[in-house]
Amino acid sequence: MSLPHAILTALLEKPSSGLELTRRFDKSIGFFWSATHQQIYRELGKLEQAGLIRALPQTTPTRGQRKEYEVLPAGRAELATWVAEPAEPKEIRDALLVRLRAAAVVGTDGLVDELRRHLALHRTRLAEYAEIERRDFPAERSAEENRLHHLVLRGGIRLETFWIDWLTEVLAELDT
Amino acid sequence: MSLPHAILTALLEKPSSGLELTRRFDKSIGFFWSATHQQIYRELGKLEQAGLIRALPQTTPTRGQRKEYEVLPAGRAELATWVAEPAEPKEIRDALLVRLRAAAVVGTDGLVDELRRHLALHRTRLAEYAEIERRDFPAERSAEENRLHHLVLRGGIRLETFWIDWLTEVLAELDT
DNA sequence: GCCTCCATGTAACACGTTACATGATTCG
DNA sequence: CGAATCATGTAACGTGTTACATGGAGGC
Repeated sequence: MSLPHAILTALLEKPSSGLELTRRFDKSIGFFWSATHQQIYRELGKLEQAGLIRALPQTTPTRGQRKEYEVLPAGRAELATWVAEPAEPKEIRDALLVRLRAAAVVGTDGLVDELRRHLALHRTRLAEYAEIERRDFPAERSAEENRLHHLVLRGGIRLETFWIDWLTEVLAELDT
Repeated sequence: MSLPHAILTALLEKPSSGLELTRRFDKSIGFFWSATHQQIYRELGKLEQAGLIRALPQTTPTRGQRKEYEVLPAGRAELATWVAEPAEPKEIRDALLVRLRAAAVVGTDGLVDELRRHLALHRTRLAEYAEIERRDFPAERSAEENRLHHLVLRGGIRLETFWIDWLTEVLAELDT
């Protein structure tokens, strides 16, 4: 149940319409929980139904018209509850690891190129994160909110670093 | 489309019934692509329909009776194709990162305990992997198949290490 | 006979993905 | 006016999750 809570978070940061949310997702929260506009509209509908958000009155409600939402107190409370709620870390679920297992049975033909391609993609992504870090979190200490945002970004950086290290290890071993 | 291919891999390693597959998933491939028995039965049905696997003739087909499957040549070919197929690495999608972003807005109440709990879980999981590594991959070099299995396990180890490192960083920073 | 376990399966739902439809606005 | 773009939405499908149903085999 992360998507509705990701949306609540984004709406608390700034009330928005569905399409705006989609755009903002693409360059911030979406790095860690992506969503298409269809998913977002669907969830906005449910959240409104549930009384956690509401459409701002001044925005016209007809089709094709912007409809801006804001979070209601019940929504903020729900989000605060969710943040502290125990939840098991989800299992690893990655196609590349499965593919390597499969290659152990049917052979590694064509796999090395694919691994190299992934390695390049992860390096690019890591460079993007590093750029964001340099731009948004330059100096020593900052406000509480910024520190948390920085830690999330650090998570992304460490995760991409993991992929790069592992893929490098695999490629080195397969070359032997 | 990883589940059918994970099943093909497991069946190539050893023809099995649905429940056997479920059990084997729980302690090998399932570390990287978990599946419940319902998913597995559903996929076995589709794979049989598609002519990629077949039920072994000697196993009785009535309800409540074991039904053992083996991979047909078409299935092996499909798996070999899939291994080399280009596929984008899936986006990061992790609730804990989202929760940290949410905490930046609604506060970190109760979050630290949850982070500590996750840290402990990842340490346990890492210890399990380390144990498997010690048991199954002790010596110098081994057969091609074993090397690949070892690399997959190394991936799991590195990934758990990533979580431990990042959670440690977050907890240190939140304590400040 | 009854209970438990093994084994296969059905049903319903939640979530994510893809393709497409429709209305409003802007700009040439 | 026509085309492109902004914005919201419908529909259909694939995959994953949860709860439950059915049948066979072995032990008390």
